Amino acid sequence: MLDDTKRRLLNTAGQIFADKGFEAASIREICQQAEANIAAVHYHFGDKKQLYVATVRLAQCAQSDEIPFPELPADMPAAQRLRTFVGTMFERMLSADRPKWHLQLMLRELSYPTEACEAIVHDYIRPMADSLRTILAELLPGDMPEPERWQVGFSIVGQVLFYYVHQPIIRLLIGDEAYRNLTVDTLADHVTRFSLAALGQRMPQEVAS
Amino acid sequence: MLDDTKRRLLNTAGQIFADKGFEAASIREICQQAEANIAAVHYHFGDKKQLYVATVRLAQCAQSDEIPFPELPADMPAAQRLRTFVGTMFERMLSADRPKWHLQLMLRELSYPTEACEAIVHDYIRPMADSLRTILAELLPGDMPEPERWQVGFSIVGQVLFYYVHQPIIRLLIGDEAYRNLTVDTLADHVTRFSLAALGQRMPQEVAS
Amino acid sequence: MLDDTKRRLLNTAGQIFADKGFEAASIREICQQAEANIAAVHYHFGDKKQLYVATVRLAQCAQSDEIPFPELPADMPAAQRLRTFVGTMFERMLSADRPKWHLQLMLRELSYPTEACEAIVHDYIRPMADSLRTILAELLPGDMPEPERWQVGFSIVGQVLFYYVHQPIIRLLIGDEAYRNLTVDTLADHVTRFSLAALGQRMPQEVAS
Amino acid sequence: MLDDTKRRLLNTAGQIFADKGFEAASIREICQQAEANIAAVHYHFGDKKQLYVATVRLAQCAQSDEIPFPELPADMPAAQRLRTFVGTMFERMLSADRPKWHLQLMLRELSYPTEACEAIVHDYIRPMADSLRTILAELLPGDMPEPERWQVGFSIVGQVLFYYVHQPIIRLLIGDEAYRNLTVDTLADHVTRFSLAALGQRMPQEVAS
DNA sequence: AATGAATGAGCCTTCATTCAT
DNA sequence: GATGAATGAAGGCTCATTCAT
Repeated sequence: MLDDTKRRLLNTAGQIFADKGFEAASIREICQQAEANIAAVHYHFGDKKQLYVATVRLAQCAQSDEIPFPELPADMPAAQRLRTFVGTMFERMLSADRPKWHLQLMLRELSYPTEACEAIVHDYIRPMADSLRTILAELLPGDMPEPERWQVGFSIVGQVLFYYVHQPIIRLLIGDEAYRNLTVDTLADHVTRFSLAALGQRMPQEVAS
Repeated sequence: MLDDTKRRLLNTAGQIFADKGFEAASIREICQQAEANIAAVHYHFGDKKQLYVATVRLAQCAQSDEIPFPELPADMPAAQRLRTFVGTMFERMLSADRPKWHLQLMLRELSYPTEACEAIVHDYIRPMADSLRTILAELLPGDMPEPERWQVGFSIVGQVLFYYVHQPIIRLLIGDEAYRNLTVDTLADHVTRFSLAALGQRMPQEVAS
Repeated sequence: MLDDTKRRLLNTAGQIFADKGFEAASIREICQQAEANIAAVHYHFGDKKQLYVATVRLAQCAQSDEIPFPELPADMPAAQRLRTFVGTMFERMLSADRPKWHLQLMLRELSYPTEACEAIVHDYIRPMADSLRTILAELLPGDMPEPERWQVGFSIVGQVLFYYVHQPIIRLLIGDEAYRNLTVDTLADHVTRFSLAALGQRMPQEVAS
Repeated sequence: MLDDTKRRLLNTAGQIFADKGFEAASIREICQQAEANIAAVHYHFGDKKQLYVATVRLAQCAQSDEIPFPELPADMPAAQRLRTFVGTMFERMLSADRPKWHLQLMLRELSYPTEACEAIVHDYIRPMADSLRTILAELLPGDMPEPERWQVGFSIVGQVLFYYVHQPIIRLLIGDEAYRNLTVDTLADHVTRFSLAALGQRMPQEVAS
């Protein structure tokens, strides 16, 4: 019962924060849509800011829980692990059957960071980065200096995120119909193939769906 | 004299809008910082929204004017033209000797578009896209279907924009010192080499500065 | 305690609205005079307009409650009932021992109607009109057509209202001293006698107080 | 040319003032509708208030000029002169073929007087009152005291004004169709006949239209 | 534990007005 | 003689927050 209000508040707030940003969202609107009292936010969270941080934390947890990063067994070829990695990212970003605000809110935080950003980087981004770097360790020459290794990682992740962050542009550029044809697999295949080729590797045949 | 207020207002507003977004920016703050009267905004622009649109338009024009896209002569090898293209993008993004808010505001608009977005895409993005696609036409097999050509373009642009949009993450991941070492040329070289390799091309030696 | 603010707000607002009209009255002034917070108006009433409507409604209720129309028994001579009717109207208009803004506001609304007008006509004017028409039914020939019956009613009511609506002119025309001599009874007697004479009736002697 | 702006300003302002009242009317709106500069009002009239006074004065003059009070020859029977007097009042009030704001503004001023009111009473009302009192002098017993003479006058004028001031109520009470049937002549006949009867006089046959 | 009442600061906007040209 | 630019005060309203219960 009691938790219910709090959870409803969190979900509604998350959605609205993700949609409009921190400043443009209003506690009134959140409470109204969550069918909670105006004072409930301050009672449960103390503050608008603290409510915001809570939603970010929730988004972060849910994001990790619902589409957990698949185990990438060490004996799987690196190329295939990269494909899985990229595919999971797209899955998280574009899969429509979950509340979209989780990732939306996190990416907003990553572009225009508040104090909640560091936690995300530490708990969510850093593990992903490590995972990617482990994969790349097998694909890159051993003597490549650190900064360049990072840049290769950024080149891969940058390709993926572009499809999320700049959805509006893409839609306007290629048209709505073409946009709808972009499936998770198509995109994951493209990015993986592109990146592997850049690293002098071939796309593993059996993965290409 | 007279135009001065309007221009001061535009520049200050642009800066603040770029920094905080439309909602979080307040007319009061803008006017105060621009040393203008509160009513001046409504006199010159009619509206907070219209002021915002005006700043976006200004950003867009200034952006194009100050670092114009270099002529890319048809007889220049495509690989080199790509390097120039990527270099110009990084230049526009990271060069410190101009007001930073121009691009900042445009990219904010592109991530969280309002009505001003379409104009940007039409006047600014579309020409860049055309330019890139012309270059790619020489680097890609002639029978590659349209959607894939777009994806290659997105893969290149995505790499570049990542360094701007997700600056905060990069800083947190690699540390401030390493971040400072990332120069325009380093990055442009990397992205170009990565992309050319992905397309089965070599980096033109004489271009790497 | 709690209701107190709302009531204080209503009374103060009513007074000021009656005095200056809707547009010229300012929420700030109302709140200041009612010793309430500016936001209280929007909390309790939602809107300046809605506050206005609420005051009109209050005026209307209070007006009817405090000086209720006297029972006019069917066996009382029509002439005497007319005298009572006219007397009550004057009483309501000129009696000084109640908040004057009730009628003032209603008449303002009736001269320059907003959306609140219809309610007044329905709940306040119409019953009075019916009452008067019942009286006239006995004083007028049975075959007099409807429009003319209305006009007779308007002739009576018009005489009464003139003393309220055009107080300023009357004062200027006859002087302040003569104005002060106009009592409720004097006026009611005159209007009743004038109207009865117009209808070929005599003033009932025993009524003239 | 020059006068043109001033005149346009006066007419537009008069219309708007009459419609909304002094406070609710805005200089901006007036200037815009009069196609004049915002500063024109202050240039030509100095002040919003002074502009208002000017419109009132204009209304007053125009009102007298356009439907001048007919000469009431001393040898015309008093009853007929009364009919003419009442008819002229109705004419001025209801005749549709002239700018309606003249009377509208004056009556607004008379109900809710500002400083412009006294002038109206002095220049416009007082002569009318004198005219009416001259007529009544012949119809009333010579020994009737002053206050009562005034009251008879008010009874007549009150009947007439009721149809103007409380148009909205009348419309709501008797319906739009019945309202449209109320012509100047019908009303003037009724009021005159009613009042004459009240004074023990007959309606002059040849006047009843 | 939870909420309706109340607060004051701030929002964007519009006002009548003045100034410099 | 006439006007576009600029001003400060005030407008209605919404904000996040706190209080008293």
